[in-house]
Formats: sequence, C-alpha cells, structure tokens
Amino acid sequence: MTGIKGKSERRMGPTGSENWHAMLDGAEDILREDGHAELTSRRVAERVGVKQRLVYYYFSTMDELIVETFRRLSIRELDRLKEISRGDQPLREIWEVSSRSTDARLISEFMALANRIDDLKQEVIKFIEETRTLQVEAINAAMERRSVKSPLSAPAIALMAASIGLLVNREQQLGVNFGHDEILAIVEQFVTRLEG
Amino acid sequence: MTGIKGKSERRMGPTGSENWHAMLDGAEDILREDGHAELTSRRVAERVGVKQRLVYYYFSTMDELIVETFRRLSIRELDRLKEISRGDQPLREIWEVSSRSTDARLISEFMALANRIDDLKQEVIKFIEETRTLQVEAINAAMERRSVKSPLSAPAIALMAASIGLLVNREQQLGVNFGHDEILAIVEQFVTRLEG
DNA sequence: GTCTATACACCGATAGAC
DNA sequence: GTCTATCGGTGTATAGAC
Repeated sequence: MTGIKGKSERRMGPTGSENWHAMLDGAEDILREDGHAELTSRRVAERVGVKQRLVYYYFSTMDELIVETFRRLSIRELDRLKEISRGDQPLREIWEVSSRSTDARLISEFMALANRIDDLKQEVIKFIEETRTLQVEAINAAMERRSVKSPLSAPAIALMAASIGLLVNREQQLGVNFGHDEILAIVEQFVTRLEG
Repeated sequence: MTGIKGKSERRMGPTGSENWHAMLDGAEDILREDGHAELTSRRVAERVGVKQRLVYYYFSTMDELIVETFRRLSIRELDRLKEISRGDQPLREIWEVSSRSTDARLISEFMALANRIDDLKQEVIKFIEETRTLQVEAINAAMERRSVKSPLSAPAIALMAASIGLLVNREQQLGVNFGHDEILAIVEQFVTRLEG
C-alpha cells in the first residue's frame, strides 16, 4: 500500500496504519469537542503526539484528512445500520439510533464543512442515500414479515425518523425541550403499533 | 446611541447605523456563500468597501459581529412569523416557510458557530423557543377557529414541521431527494385536512 | 518513516494620527 | 468616524536531513 494520492506527488504514508487511524481519531475528537475552527494540522499532531509535519505525510491537505474522517465514520454507521436491519424490530432500532446516539454536534460540523469541501459533500450525499436505502429495505421487510400496513410509506417513515431524531437531538444538546415529550410519545405509539 | 459595549472600553460606532447594517449584510452574505471559515474582518471590510480597522470600530470582536448578525436575522424571522400567524392558514404558511425559505446553509453555519460562541448559543435557544411558542399559539388558535381536531398536539405539529422542513431543505441543497415526494404529499394531505 | 526548520499568507486586535 | 501602520500569533504546506 502506498496510500491515496494527493494533488502532489509527494510520498505519502499508508492508509489504514496506526498513525493514520490515530490522526482520524484526533480529528474526530477535535471536531466534536472544539469545532472545525480548531481542526488544524498542529492540533491533530499534538493530540496524536507527533510533529506537525507528519500529518502532511499521511494526508496531502487538511481537507483530505477531513474527508477521510467522515468516510471512516460513515462506514462504521452503515455497518451498524446493517446489523440493526437484521433484527426483528428494525424500526424501533432505527429510531433509537436516530434519536439517541446521533451526535448532533459532529453532524453540524460536517454539514458546515460540506458546504466548502466538494469531496466531502459527495461523501455526505452518498451516505444519506445509502442510509435511507438500507432503512427503507429494513422497514419494508419488517412490515411484510408482520403483515402490518402503515398509512405512511417506508421512505416517508425513514425520512421522518431521521428528521425528528436529528432536531430533537440538536435541541436537547442546546438545552431546549419544547414539544419533545409530545413528539416522543407519538413516535413511541407509532413504533409500537407497527412493531409491538 | 453610543452602541453596545464590548469587553474593552474602546470607543465604538453606533448600533443600527448604515455601516453597522452594511457589515451585518456582508457577514451574512459571506456565511451563506463561503462559510464561516471565510468570515474575517478583512473580508467583511472588503465587501462593505471600508478598511479593516473600521470593523473593530463597530464591533469589539468578530464573535460580537456574528452574534449581532444572528440577532438581526432572528428578529426578522420572528416578525415574519407574527405576520403569518394572523392569517387564516397559519399551518400552511408555517410549513411553507419551514420547507421553502429556510436557508439550510446559513443554519448549518450558525449551528456550528453556536457550538463555540456561548452568546450565540443563548440567542439560538431564545430563537427556537420563541419561534415554537408563536407557532403553537397560531396552530391552536386556527384549530379552535375551525373547530377541527388533530390527533397531534400543536407542539408536536410545530416540531414536526420544523424538523421535516429543515431536513428536506438541507437534502435538496445537497441534491438528494430520496423520499421527498412521499413526505411532501403526506404533509400536504395533513395540512389540507386541517386547513382545507 | 519521522524529524528540524522554515517560507509565506492571513488572522484578530490595537495605537494613535487626522 | 475613518484612516495608516503594525504587533504577535497561527495557519497550510514544503524542502530536505537522518
């Protein structure tokens, strides 16, 4: 492995090596804790415990590091979703993931970055489409298995779960909870009706 | 008017003056077009057509400029919402605003910034709470006027409109439209049932 | 592979003249 | 009110030694 090619022909470190992962870990933590204004090569190096120069041995630009960070994260999330889909209450689990474990802060940061970095934008698009495709398949399969019918189509359910989960999550993080009890009760009722 | 006080006692320009507004306009445009990484005092000055130093005559820090930009924007949005609430189809109009005119890009930027700037975070919280309060009042008033009942409470409706509108908007901006037709049809059906 | 050293641009913020 | 000038800091990215 010689690593992905950057814009230059500079020699580069191996994708997937220990340092490579450590740098992505560092980048992810910085995004989560301090936001992307603080995501600099110097800080990543400091966190990992290497010199700044080494970041540019593994990534040709900071943007590339950011894109790789998102890519690794999205692979993990998709794997998790595939795992969930095999269970017998996929809708409930999709909702649990959307509402509880979604990291609203991290998502905000990546969304703002996607406005600027086109490669990241493409990864985000791919991620959304694959996620929704998997969710729709899981929901359809589960409804057939249980022979229940919903007034809402599977794509509509998937989209609503994602949107409500995201907003509730973000507002909770801000400390706002206006209307949350009502909406959570409604979702619970809906999920129970379809999956018991 | 002598302007708001910054951290220092440096003399400052008047809040609400022509230059003051021009700088907020510039900041808003930069956020929308280029993202907050590009929002610097030099670029704001360049856009407005003054020297960089003048930005610090009107705002004691860049963070203060950002907070004021959001504050002005939120006042405008709240005024618009109050206007809408007086009409006889508030639910439809709330949905129109949430789904169409919401600027997903700008919101992403402010959300990421709110993670870092505490004063902005407080403004965002206030804005969300006031918005939802107004929406709930308008929805309740309209439903009473028409003597219709919804299985969903007003806070739940307001929250759902906001969340779905936001996500659909953001995805449209990215170029994703998976499930959008379905969800828009459902919303349309719901609004029609309550407001004709 | 990892390092030292460094070029060069841009940033926020301030001093003080007019 | 608006300007010139400038400080100290930090950023990305590269050259080239070991």
